[in-house]
Amino acid sequence: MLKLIPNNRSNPDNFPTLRHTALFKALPTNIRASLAASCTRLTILKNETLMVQNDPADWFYFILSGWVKVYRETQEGDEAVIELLGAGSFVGEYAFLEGDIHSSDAAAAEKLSVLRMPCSVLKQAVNTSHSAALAMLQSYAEKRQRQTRELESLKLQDAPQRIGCFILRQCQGKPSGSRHVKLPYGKSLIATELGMKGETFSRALGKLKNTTHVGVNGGKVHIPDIGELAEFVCAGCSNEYPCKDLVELANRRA
Amino acid sequence: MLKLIPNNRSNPDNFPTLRHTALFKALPTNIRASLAASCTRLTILKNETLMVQNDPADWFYFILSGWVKVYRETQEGDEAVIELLGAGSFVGEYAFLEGDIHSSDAAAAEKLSVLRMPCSVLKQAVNTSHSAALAMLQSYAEKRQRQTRELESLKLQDAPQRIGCFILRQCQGKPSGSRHVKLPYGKSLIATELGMKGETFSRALGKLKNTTHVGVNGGKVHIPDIGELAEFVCAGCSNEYPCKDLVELANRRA
DNA sequence: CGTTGACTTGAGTCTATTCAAATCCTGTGG
DNA sequence: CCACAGGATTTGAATAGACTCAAGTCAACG
Repeated sequence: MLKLIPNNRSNPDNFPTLRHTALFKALPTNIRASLAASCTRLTILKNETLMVQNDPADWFYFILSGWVKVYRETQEGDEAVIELLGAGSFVGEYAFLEGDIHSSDAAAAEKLSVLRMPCSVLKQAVNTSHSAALAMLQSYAEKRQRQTRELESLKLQDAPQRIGCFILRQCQGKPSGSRHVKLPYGKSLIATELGMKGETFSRALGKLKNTTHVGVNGGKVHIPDIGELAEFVCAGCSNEYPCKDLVELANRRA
Repeated sequence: MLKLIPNNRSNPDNFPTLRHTALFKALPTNIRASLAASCTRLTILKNETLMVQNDPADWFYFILSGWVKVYRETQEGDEAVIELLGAGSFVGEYAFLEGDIHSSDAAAAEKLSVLRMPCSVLKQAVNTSHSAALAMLQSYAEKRQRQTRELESLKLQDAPQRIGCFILRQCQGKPSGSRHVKLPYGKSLIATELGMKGETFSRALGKLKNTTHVGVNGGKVHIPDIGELAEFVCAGCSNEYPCKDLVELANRRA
């Protein structure tokens, strides 16, 4: 169920990406010590499973590198991707609040490096430390907003708009007003994340290229006019997402 | 923006449904006093607005009776229902964790009776009281699970299955193994909640009736064989939802 | 090279949507 | 108690969007 390559007992303090996490910063020192004693760095191969829906939740993970696919599967093998988590994210950190059971499956979308930590420690942290609870709350809040956006997106946007929206989101936090972004992972994975089949993705992307002046070459995306793309995308979107800000920002920087 | 009929300063302690809420029970006494001083009972007419997306969040609400539609709207007027909340639920209680801004619109789906309370008090409660923060966490956890289920549902189930799933959920908490449930609100509202158009709902319900022996008469639904319905529904579902339990329970009671 | 996996394209099908018209219901006034 | 207006729901026909299955292309890799 979980093949681990090296098995190094690791001190979380040695990993800046973890140390700078809001959740980690909120942990009291005794908990940090617990973590240091029980934290293991793992390498997980592509398609290996991190957690299984409805299994008792013993561990949660911090992603050092790679992408984790959180998903659910029907008896018939259809799968719905719930989210894709990358470096700097936690996986399974909510289980201790949800009946000590994992509420979804999770697997490595590619080779991963993670830190594995016991749920029990986190549970204890949140139960005993107010600041830890607050950090957890903040994390939930962000998660909820993302999920709400995705719900809206599924209900209101068609395939080309959802793809455009995905591309716009990739532009966030880009250093310059650069209109070049790289797709973070494979197209068929993006497709399931956006709730469509690979073929539909391919065709919808074609439509997007024709309609806006977005250019796609393999994984490289060129957006000559962000405003145009945003206009196309946001026709099917409440303005909740910082698209406006994003466009303004990008234009100012350009 | 908010038409209120009577405007009674109210003590939350007078409302058992609120008093028995996990969140309320977790509040320290000084906060309860604050609430008592700032809590107003309101009657809100159908279609009146409770909150507007991106507006500063001053108030949150506790629903005493009626249904609240939480939704988002595109510029073009398309709307996506995010959730429908009934008696015993809070509305807008997360805003203080999400930038003091409402992340969705909310309106009365029918005549409402609510208690209106200031967000600031809740914010203070959670920031100062560990137990309040934990209660809030628990509420977030449940919300997240519901949203995750809905996401899965939209991605994996077709219209008749989503309707069947909705009906199954209505069976929860039913006293006996009774196979009679009433739809909680109008069909077109259920339709948008499930992410489809009213016409589609009507047709899909017809298909459900043909496929599964479920009978529908106005708002009254009769389910002669819950197991059959569950089988039909859960073909497009991970088994996360307590459908199995539900079916077993219903059969044991029958 | 040949193979594998990822992506694209084509043809046909199915599902959900739109727009319009017909019905059914419900609360109201007579 | 009945007729009626207005809203909610159903139905029909035509269309659009997404899906399936199959075949073809492309590129990375051994």
